[in-house]
Amino acid sequence: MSQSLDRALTLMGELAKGARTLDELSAVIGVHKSTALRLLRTLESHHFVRRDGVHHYRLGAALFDLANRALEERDVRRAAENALRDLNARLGYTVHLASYEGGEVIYIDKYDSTHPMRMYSRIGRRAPLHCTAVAKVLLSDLPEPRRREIAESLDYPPLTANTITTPAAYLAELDRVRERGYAVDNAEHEDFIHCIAAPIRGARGEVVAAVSMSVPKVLLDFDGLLGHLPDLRATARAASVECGWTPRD
Amino acid sequence: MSQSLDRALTLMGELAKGARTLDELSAVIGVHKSTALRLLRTLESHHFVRRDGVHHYRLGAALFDLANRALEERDVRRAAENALRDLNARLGYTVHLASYEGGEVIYIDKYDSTHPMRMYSRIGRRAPLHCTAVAKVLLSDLPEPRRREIAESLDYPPLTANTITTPAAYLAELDRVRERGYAVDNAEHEDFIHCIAAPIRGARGEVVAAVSMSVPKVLLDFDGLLGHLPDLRATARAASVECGWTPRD
DNA sequence: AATAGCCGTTGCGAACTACGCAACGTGAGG
DNA sequence: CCTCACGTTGCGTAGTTCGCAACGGCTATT
Repeated sequence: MSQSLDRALTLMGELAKGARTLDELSAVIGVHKSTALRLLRTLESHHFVRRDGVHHYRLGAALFDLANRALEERDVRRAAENALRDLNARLGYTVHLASYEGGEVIYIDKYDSTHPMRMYSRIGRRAPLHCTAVAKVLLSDLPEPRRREIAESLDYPPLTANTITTPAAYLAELDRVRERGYAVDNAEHEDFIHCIAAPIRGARGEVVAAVSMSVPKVLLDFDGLLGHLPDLRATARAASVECGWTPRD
Repeated sequence: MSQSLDRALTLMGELAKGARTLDELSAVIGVHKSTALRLLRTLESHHFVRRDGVHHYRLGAALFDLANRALEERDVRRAAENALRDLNARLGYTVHLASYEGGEVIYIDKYDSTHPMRMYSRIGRRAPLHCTAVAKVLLSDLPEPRRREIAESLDYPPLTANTITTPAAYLAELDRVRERGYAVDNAEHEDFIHCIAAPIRGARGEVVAAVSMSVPKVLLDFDGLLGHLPDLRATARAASVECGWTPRD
């Protein structure tokens, strides 16, 4: 649609991987150096890119600024903050906050494990829909036709032996999640990690986000993990209240 | 330099303030709706922007992803993580990590205060150079001509009664910081907050970042704050070791 | 010390991209 | 049922952006 913008955005994607030189960057988007230079200059003037030494370009401060400003704007994030921090401090495991938007599930906050062994994750990352507990929680609240539509459009790459690989199985799983009020990922995404998640609800009872707790299997077996469900659900409930949800009798 | 890119970046800046409609956005950059639409579509295809309902645009996941990926890439950040988290957990005050790059001081990490009263800050934000402890620490390590050049180019807006307002005073302050090995901001930036900062050094002894601790004056008087200096400096030293610095004799 | 090679930078003319216009489609509200 | 508001589309033109080629600064090499 807009060629130069498209190229510039691609450049930023490349720069996210690390510092690059002008030649490398122009090669990536397949244009002459001078063209890449012009784009980089514009990006630089907005602080989206900065020069690192003479020969390298890196992502700049504006990007961090924008991203964090936008993240802060999310009411859920602020509302859930205390409950999540508390859970993390109490149990010491990695806690994530995720939300569903524009067909994707993205992590919007995280509290790292205090244990030496941790899972790798990142705010802003997109979570795979078929094998994460947060995605199950978020999708389980969508209306049935939409759920079916999504379930049938997924690819179901089998990431571990436990990964769900068919739309039918996934839809059944979503029903289970909806009924139980929580979701699990029993090493469906990564072999050594399992995970439980619960919904955070807004004023009208709709699911606005999902909290999850991820634990390496070596630290806690599956039953042990499920033992923390009451605590996780209490956390989700506390966050829900902050989001305007009112417990019904 | 590149008109359409320039416009698109401006749009993103606007969107950081909150969701906007197409008309609002086209007005901001002074173009026809159709033009703004094309830009937004391109941004959307890269996930930098997403539609919120039918009538609103918001910043998208790619932005968060890029920003956090780039932040993680910073070795200092990862290296200093444990030491900073520890200091924050032990004292409970807000801890910041900042670095100097491209003529600016930006916050690259923070650990929020556990006290109910906190200062407002944000990762990615640019810190004013003349009135923050982190900036003083970072600038104090630059070679003398560069320091002078910067000191003379600043504006020195007086944000509080204590703000330094002249190049001469600022240069003298930098000398003091360099000599002492730490910097203070005695309510020079915000009336109710004071702050101490110390340098984190790399393998060659150069200052690679600055740690600071910010405390509301109502919680601790200035002498009390200075009492935490040994702790802050120990933290900075631990982080420096992680960055490859070796304590001399 | 001289030279070659690498990388970023600049000015220019040509071509294509992206612009504004105007008309259409859709949904909400009166 | 009509009107209004907003997003969307196709099109011709003009202005922006592109690639080229030459320049200049820097480093490494012999």
